[in-house]
Amino acid sequence: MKRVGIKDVAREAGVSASTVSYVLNRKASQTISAETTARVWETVERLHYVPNLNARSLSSRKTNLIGVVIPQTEPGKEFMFSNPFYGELLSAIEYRARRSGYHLLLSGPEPDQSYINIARNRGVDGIIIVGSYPSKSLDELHELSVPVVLVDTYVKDPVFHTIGIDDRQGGKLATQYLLGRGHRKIAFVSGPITEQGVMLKRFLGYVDALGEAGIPLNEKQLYLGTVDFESALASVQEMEHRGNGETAAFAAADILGMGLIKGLHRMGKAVPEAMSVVGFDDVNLAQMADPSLTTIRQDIAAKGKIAVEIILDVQAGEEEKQEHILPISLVERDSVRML
Amino acid sequence: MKRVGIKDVAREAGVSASTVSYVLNRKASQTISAETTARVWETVERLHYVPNLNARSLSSRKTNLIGVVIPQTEPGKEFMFSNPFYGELLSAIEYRARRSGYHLLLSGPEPDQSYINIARNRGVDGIIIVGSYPSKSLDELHELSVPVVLVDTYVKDPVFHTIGIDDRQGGKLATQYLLGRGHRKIAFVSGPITEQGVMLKRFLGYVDALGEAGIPLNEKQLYLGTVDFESALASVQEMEHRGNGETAAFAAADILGMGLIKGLHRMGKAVPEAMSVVGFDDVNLAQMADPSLTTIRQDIAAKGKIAVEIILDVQAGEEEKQEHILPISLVERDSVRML
DNA sequence: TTGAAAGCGCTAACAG
DNA sequence: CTGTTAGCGCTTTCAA
Repeated sequence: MKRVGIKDVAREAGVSASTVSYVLNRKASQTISAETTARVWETVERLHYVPNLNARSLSSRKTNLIGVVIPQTEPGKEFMFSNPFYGELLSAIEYRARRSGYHLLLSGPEPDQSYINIARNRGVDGIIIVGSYPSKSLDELHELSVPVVLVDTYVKDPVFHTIGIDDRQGGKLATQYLLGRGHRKIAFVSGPITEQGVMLKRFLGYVDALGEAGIPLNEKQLYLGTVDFESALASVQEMEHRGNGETAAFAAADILGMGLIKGLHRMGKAVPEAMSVVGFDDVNLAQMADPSLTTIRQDIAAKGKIAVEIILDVQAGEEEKQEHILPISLVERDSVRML
Repeated sequence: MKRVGIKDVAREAGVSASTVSYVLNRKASQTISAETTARVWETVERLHYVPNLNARSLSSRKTNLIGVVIPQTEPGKEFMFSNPFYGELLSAIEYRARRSGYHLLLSGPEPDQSYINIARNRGVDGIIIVGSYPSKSLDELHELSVPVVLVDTYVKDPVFHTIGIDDRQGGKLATQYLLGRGHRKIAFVSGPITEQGVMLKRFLGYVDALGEAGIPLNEKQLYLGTVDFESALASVQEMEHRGNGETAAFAAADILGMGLIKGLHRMGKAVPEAMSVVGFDDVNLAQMADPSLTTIRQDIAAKGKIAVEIILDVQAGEEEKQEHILPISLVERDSVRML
């Protein structure tokens, strides 16, 4: 029952603790005789020795831990995954990390005590931050000496690594597609637009497309809520209320697109007959919708994978700051009709 | 840039390191003068001291870390959340844990090296295991001295805590509901049925209801795949192929129900007109479906919350093994029609 | 090629 | 009420 430690192994194998440590960590600089090595390994196996990573990190200052911060849709809301995008991203991160012997320390952002502490506290080897946050809290991360990877945010920073997509182009693509199908009154449905967030860019893409088509931006056609299903449901009510007569909507996240479809349906309006909808992200859900959702596809799995790999690169000694812009594309499904 | 440690605080405050430690951890047994306490706190703030939790756990043998193991739908598949149920559960766990100062160590099950190691390695204070696993790998956990909470599995064990629902009753409820609506040929669509898993119980509930209604179980009406959307899509094909003429289906997970709806729709068959569907879990998705899914509701958030609280209880000295069976109910929506 | 010894940063008896 | 003294389990110079 008592935990077996490196000393137990050492005693059993008739060597010193440091020798055991050496064979366990096999460095180029240290050489141990084949015979000793074999004997130590044999003992390790026999005793089912598992190193205590806490102790290890204490002395080696390396934890094999990656901190992941996922945003909450709304402050105080307990549900981290109201947008399935995060679940998919987290999966990808976990998978890649595990394959390299890293574990994930998961945390929602703490409202009061900023998440920098989880990093300092636990001494993670890297941090992946998803979404955009007040840049003040990001500033604190500068004091840290671990790599920070920002996913889906537009903060400009000389040291933080970033991964994203061309959200503006995506927004444009989506809107142009609708325009190309003859739609002129196009609603824009999104979560809050913040300075560094992706929603702003997607919105600008929408504006770009409209502008190029010579259509003036109608402020009344903007529906800004939160990024979750219920919010989109409410947007449908609001549309009805405002009575702009939109024939299409660009939902800046698939989950919002889902909400629109459902909300419209409840009012007896079918998609795409009564209104066309284009989403954004291509989460799994998009194919499940009925009608399935035409959307801007991004490679979520790649995002997660690269985030982890950046951290591994830095651990391996790479110095350079990395900036990745992943490709996007429009996938046509059944939620848009030709006007 | 250099990390400030407890000694720095001690020196600055003109006290010893242990005194600092005492004020930081304020135990009932230890008393420190108000004046010293104030001075130490002031110094802590001024120096932005953040304790190193690694070091702390090393000496206190408490990590404030909870290990969470989430199953993968299919071995080798990288996507942990093909079933949104897990995302919702994880959210709830994280939320509850954070509120008590615990962090989550997330891990998919390692195929080779069993997940017991992540526990031993990192010295987590408790482990939450979701889903059912070969009981051999669970056995290893007995060697651990930390509390283990099993969620959604039917292994009988004298020490592991468990949280679940009455899956059999749920299966029966769902099937009876269909029966009550005049359906006689009812398909059962689920993931793999394993000895300790929830699917078996849900299946037995289905069998119970059929039996009580005097309807013989038709093996041809069983569609067993994996618990994900694609699998349900395939089940629809298979139904068509087998030609049993089912008028309803009990999907043992909402995500499967979603797949059925979509698959049927693709064949030009509408739900509930051509076929009725009842799901299980009442994940968020169930309301998003079109038609929205009639399903067996369980309180996912409560499951996660209780899982964490069991661990907290044990930490607080509670000895007793806990077994929780949470209530379920049927929620009527739009995916079933009266025959 | 190996071992002794000095920590990593913190906690926890035990004295005083 | 506070400081001294040992560690927690491991890594890593430095010598041998």
